[in-house]
Amino acid sequence: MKIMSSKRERIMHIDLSLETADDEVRALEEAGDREEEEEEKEEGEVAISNEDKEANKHREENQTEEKEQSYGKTTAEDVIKDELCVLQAEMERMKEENRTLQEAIDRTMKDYYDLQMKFADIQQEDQPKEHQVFLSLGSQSSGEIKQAKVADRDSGLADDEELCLSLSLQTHVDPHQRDDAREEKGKGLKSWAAGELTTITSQSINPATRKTRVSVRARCQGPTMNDGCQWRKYGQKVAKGNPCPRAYYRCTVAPGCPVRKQVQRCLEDMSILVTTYEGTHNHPLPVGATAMASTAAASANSLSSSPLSYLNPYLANPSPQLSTMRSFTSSAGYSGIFGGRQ
DNA sequence: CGACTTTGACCCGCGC
DNA sequence: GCGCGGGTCAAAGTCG
Repeated sequence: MKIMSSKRERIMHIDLSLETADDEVRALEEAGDREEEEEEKEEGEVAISNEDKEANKHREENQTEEKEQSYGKTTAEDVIKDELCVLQAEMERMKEENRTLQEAIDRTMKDYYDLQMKFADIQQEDQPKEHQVFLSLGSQSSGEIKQAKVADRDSGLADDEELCLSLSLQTHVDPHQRDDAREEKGKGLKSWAAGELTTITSQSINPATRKTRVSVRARCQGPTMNDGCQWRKYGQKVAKGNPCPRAYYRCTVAPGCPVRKQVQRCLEDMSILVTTYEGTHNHPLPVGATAMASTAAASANSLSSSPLSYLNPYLANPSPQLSTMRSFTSSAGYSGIFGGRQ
């Protein structure tokens, strides 16, 4: 969970600085003991570690203060006691801040679970609109646009013609709201919070070969986006017109699974990863991948009944358990699918 | 040691 | 037939 980790990092940082403060106190005590005996060696002894710039800064300040005090003929012990008091007060302040942050995290987590439970309730009550509720989850972070277009130009489509179907799922996240969501709400929706653009740009299903192709565009920093499935790279080519190499992956979740995917960076925007899936899985999808497939299937289901089997035939007759699972994977699963590094 | 990645070679379809 | 480009194979290397 990104939000958690960011908060944790913050806390860890604070903890580190506390340790530094501890070291500082110890260093000052040691320095104080020796100060009367060997004032000239003091500078070398105080400098213990240079890793923490802030600690160094403090040390330098302390050294300067100590020098000034020795010049001012005041007793070193009094100075050290004052310093200790200041540092202890600082420590207390930081501990207090740490506690406040911890409480904020607890509140955030509680809100998150409450929302998740409410969402599951809503979904159970309103089964037919499942896909709509599913998609609206993303709008917790911001507004979003859902578009579904059917390129069914001619109802009298010949059998040997390739059925074409185009749909687009886009998320648009307001940067300000995104920050708010990350810092205050902590929804745990990694992908939404990170403002990752995800678009299913096209699907094509060939009835003759039963081969399906789905192209997904997603903003992703990693070499490939984590979609819940296990893939094995079997080739890489530099395609004409795009200097970015195209990588070829094969699904290794089940032996003999015919599904392949091509991954290539978008020429216009290198941060966008274009992933093209081809074929149909011959096995149940892992939870993370199920969420993605169900999203596409739910969108496709409102357009036509046949594409349900696209990506995974096991979604054609989703069990109640799977349906329930979707409501949960919608938050956790998506982070698995479109999450960056993940 | 097995799973995975890398990378050059090979195959195949397509246009000229 | 030839060249080109896209897709796949498979040996070698890497990693945990």
